[in-house]
Amino acid sequence: MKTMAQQNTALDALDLLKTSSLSRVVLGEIEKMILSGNYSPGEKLNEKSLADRLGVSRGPVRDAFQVLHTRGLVEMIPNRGVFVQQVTRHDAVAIYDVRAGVFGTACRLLAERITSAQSAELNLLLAQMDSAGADRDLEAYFPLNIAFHTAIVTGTGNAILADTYLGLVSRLQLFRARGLVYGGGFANSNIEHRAIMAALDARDPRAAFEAGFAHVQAGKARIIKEGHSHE
Amino acid sequence: MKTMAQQNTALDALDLLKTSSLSRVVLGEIEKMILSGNYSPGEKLNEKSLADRLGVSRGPVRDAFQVLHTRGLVEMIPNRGVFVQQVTRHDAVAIYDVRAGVFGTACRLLAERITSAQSAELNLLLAQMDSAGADRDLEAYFPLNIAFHTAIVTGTGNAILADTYLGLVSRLQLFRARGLVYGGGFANSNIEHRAIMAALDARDPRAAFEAGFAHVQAGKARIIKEGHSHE
DNA sequence: GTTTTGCAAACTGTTGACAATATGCACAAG
DNA sequence: CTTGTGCATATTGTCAACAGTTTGCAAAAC
Repeated sequence: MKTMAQQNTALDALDLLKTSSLSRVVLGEIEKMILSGNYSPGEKLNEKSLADRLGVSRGPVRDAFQVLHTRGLVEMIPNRGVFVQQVTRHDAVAIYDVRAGVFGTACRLLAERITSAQSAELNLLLAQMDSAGADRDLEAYFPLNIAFHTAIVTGTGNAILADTYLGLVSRLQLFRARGLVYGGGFANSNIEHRAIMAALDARDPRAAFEAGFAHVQAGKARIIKEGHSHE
Repeated sequence: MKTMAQQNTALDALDLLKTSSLSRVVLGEIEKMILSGNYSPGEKLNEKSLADRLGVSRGPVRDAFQVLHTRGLVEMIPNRGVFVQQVTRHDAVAIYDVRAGVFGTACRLLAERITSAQSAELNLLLAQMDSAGADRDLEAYFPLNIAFHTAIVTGTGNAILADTYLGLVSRLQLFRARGLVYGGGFANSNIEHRAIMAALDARDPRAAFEAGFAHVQAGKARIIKEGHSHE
């Protein structure tokens, strides 16, 4: 943990030189806190407290708030302050619908230009997910699943597509039943992944879109179902 | 011009109460300047000049810059300043690809829930566009075209989808050959619109997606072609 | 006992000032 | 004449203080 922190310090130093401005560092720090669940949805973020905690002035914190608001992670109420955005089930469904279209598009684009190296990378991830699934090892499955999706959207070479997709995913992370989102039915998930992979390897854009779109829609259906069952 | 300024003052006052914070007003003002072409791509935005020009301090201007950067309208270089984002043809193509997926998704969602009132509204816009097209009246066609697309994405009731789409469109507006983007081939455009409309009225989600997707892709193909012809 | 009014504390919004960095020009060295 | 160095200027990044608004509590009125 210590060594990782030191590594991060070194990386942060480089990052600080590249993007400069405390604001960016502060932004990343606050974003990390929000997405890792340090703050609950609806909780207020106090400017001064955060500034003191991060050892900076209120200025950079306010800058970060503006960005987080634009990204939909916090809500800003005039003269009241900023609050961690609450994502209702209804909101989550809306996000899933957009995400389905964007992810499907990513699959479609990647199918047109996929390299053998990319294919190999994705197939490796699939194998690892199968292994984690067989062991019922959710801790291992989770990051692999994210890596698979991220590899597809970044693999398109379309940075705007990737940013759009990742922005939607981070919003989704605010959804209250955080564990539930990916919790159930991850056995089916990898079957869908394989369908995507098949379309990608076949270089079939239309099939790739359908597979990617259906995969996200299946995730959406899952949270709707889970929600109704115990709420 | 004077009277319009006074009207805006009244509106701005209300807006200022609703969203408070000079930052929001300043943001809107700067965004308007950029999108209306007051600044050329790559041009530098000086903090102090803008602040003086808008009669505020540098703080709100900096806030606005952060938001504009997140929205992809400006580029921020550390200790150098902010510049109007340059959108190359390559970038524009990338945006079009994402936009196609998002707009197609909007059509798909709207097809599932379209009301007769919405259908009537869209059909009216189509008729007006036909009329403008027959008169070769680009000035009239332009806003109608935007209204048609906007009505579709907002008609879905999915605010995140609408925001995502509109964000992509505003980025596209930075594309240098501003006039060219919509200039040529708007005769075909309305034919494609009718195809979308038919799918919407038929409540056929899949066909609606395809029609919406194809429409944007056709726009993309147009700028690629026009680009190569004289560059 | 309940509701309303008024005050005090806390917080946000804005501003102006200070420190650090980059830019451009003049001048000197080769 | 060209290239490199150093200083003056301008601009950005950061901070601390001031002004305005909201919130919560307490006291008074009903």
